[in-house]
Amino acid sequence: MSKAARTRQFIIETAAPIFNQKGVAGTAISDIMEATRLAKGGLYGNFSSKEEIVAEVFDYIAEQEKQRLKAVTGPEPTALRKFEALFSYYARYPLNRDIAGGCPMLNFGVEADDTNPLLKKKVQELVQYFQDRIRLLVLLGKENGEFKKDWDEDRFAVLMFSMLEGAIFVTGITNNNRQMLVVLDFLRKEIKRHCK
Amino acid sequence: MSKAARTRQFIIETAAPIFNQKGVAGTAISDIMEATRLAKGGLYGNFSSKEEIVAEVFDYIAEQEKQRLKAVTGPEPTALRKFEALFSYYARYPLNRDIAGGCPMLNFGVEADDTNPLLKKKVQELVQYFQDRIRLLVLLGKENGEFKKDWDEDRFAVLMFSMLEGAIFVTGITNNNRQMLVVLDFLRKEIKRHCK
DNA sequence: TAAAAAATAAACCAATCGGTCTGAAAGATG
DNA sequence: CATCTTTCAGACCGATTGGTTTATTTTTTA
Repeated sequence: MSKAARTRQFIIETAAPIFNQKGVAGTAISDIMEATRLAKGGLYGNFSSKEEIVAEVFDYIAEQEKQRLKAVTGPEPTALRKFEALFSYYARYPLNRDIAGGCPMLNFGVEADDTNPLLKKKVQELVQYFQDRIRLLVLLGKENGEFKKDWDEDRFAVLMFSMLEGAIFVTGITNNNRQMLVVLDFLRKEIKRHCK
Repeated sequence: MSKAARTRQFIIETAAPIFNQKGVAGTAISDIMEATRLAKGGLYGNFSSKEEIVAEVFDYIAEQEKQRLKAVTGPEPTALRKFEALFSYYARYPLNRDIAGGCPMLNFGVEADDTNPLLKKKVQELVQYFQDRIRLLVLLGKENGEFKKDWDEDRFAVLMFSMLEGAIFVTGITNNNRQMLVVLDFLRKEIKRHCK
């Protein structure tokens, strides 16, 4: 890996929490300069524009999110255990996050909604990825006999995702996770209703 | 009402959809000047800072939201009918909104989360107001015999609010309301489970 | 209707913005 | 280690930013 490639990655990783907390419009190039201790030449020598930094930062964050999801659910032997691992993870959200600033789908998605079509599409793809993971967990459980065969995995994925994002939003606004715990409890019961 | 008061209100109402769509950091004073066709003197003669405009705009939006909620549920004779009116409203979200840009709680809340404590508090209060309205609907239905006495109105308010915000988020990102309809259907069923 | 008061336009300010370009410093090569 | 190449620093650019002040216009008052 060349020096430039290492610097490029360092910039992306350093900028990620800043963009996630302050937003794209609220983060200036000078903020990145400060955090990285690089001058403009260093930033623009690696990226052609602020917009390119944002896109690369989001890709990096998205990959982190995916790896995190895998790490949380992967080792568990059953679908039910995987769900439970996921709920344990969300019970401590956002304190246990790798990248500060809460949920990047919410942060980047809400900001990009009316202003940045490219970024909006990236967020959409990450949302889709998450919903697919939920759906696959239900399918896994149906296949190995944990869940009833008539459980609608599409609907559950939509519901669970909506509930979690809504609860993440309220958690951020209120600075406490009480409502997240209510939502997680409800999800546990909902899953139980579909267990054999 | 004085000329200045009329201008002040005009500025607030004109700026509301702009801030709701582009965000606070993404909206410049020059954007407001353009939309209102006023010069800076007109803006700063009425407000001491951009921040004051934002706060007043959010207060205005919050009041609109409250009035809308009242208008949607008010005329209905039963709690069940009130819920159904609300669901019909959300089924067409955000096409039927008075102020463009989607849900202001999401938009302003996500942006203010790490950056603007005063605005964050205002969002929190609006969230609280909405959850209280949901809670009161459940209570109303329990009082007049529509719903079972053991239905936990606190939990339902949390769940319903989270689901709606999550679904609003996904609706915005995907530009379609399919998932909102799934969520609404689920909420209808959930309410039915608690009907006498 | 004229004069006073209020409201807004426009000029001004310093700072910051994203981006460009030249040159110095650092890294890579043999 | 000297030389060449790459990488980044820092000066520069025009535009824009939020805010201030003076000038002009509009509204209000009697």
